[in-house]
Amino acid sequence: MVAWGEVSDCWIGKRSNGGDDHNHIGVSAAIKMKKMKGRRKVREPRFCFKTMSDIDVLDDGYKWRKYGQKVVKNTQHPRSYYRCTQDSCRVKKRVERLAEDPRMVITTYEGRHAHSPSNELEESQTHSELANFFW
DNA sequence: CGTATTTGACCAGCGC
DNA sequence: GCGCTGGTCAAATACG
Repeated sequence: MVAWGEVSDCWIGKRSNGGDDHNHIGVSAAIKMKKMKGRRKVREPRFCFKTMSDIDVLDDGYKWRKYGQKVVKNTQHPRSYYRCTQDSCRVKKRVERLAEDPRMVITTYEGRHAHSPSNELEESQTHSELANFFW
């Protein structure tokens, strides 16, 4: 259904190239999260997937609830913040639209799912072997 | 009625 | 020392 296979590129954690615009993004986020709850100081793996989709809400098999929207200075478009509405799934998803490519969105997954992606999407299964390495 | 969604305000670390 | 950005949460609202 969704074009999950259109992943142009993916990287883990923050990039230190120092050439892109979105580099310090999440810097304060990690710190904030640490001090905010006082726990969970562990650095959760951040998976950024650049997906070429017209829709920002890519159903990966989970349900997401928008908990905030903020516009970034480097971006002319607002960023959307989603949270997993699952039972024991506190995974967070960050969706940012590219200014140069409005049809392209960067989906950043933070944290790991507490349950299996028992989705009905068979295509995910195909990528499972690949994604399994990261997930 | 319940849930999801929306907007605004607040807070805190980092930079200058 | 002050300002700025980014992120989260809260409350209110809308829709199913």
